[in-house]
Amino acid sequence: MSGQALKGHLDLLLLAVLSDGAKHGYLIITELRERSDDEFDLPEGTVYPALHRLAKGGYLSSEWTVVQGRRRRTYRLTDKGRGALGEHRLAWQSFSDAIGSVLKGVPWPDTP
Amino acid sequence: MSGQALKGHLDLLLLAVLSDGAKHGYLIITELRERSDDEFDLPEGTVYPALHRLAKGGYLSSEWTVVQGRRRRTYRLTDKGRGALGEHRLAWQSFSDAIGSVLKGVPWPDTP
DNA sequence: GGTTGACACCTAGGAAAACATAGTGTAGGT
DNA sequence: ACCTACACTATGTTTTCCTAGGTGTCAACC
Repeated sequence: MSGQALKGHLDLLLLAVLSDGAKHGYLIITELRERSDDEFDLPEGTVYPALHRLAKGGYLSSEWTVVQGRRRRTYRLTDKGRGALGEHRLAWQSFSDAIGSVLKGVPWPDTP
Repeated sequence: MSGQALKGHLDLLLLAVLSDGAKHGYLIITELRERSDDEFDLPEGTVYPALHRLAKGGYLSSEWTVVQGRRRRTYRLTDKGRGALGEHRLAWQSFSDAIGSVLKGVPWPDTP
């Protein structure tokens, strides 16, 4: 799964993971990996800039905390972010359905 | 659906549309639009370069024809292209399922 | 006491894809 | 004469994701 695997749907994933409570970046990465059954094992260089971008856009709020000597930046969905999550999700459904429509009728190698 | 929505899945779509026979670029565009129920209304500047890229990579073969005074470049899946179609399709399924897994448990605004 | 590994963050830069834009030319209708 | 649909090409821009580094804490092990 190398190469750019996400292709524009990263925001959806990040917003989705944050929908059930505030989390810090590193935790977001591990949770994304677990919830996707290792399909999304994202490098930090992908996730951190994306979080910054979302925060800058007003979709997330962030605050610093220190837990056992380690500083963490904790992100939380804003109202705008929650709205965007819904929109992204609808867009994903349309997109996904459309791919399904195009793929429909394309035969698999073996199946008769 | 503005912004770049396709992001890496364009190849899958093009290969899929070509799976039932050779077609020229313009027809591919219209067929993609119809088969996706207007979801994928791709500009020429997106499709043509992608076709060239796929042809250059050996996934498609192309030949010029002239139909009623208009020259057409007709594309056809190669064996490599057909193989790639299968791979892209599997990758899409994994990807799509993984998104579904992450999205699972994220509540919709209204539904209880 | 030093090293390793998990934790936790950051940024600069590059590659590539998708798109915007503009151009070339034919055919057919009004 | 003009416009629309057809059909392809070339060039530039933007955005996104990733690579590849760097900083620092803590716990465990040797």
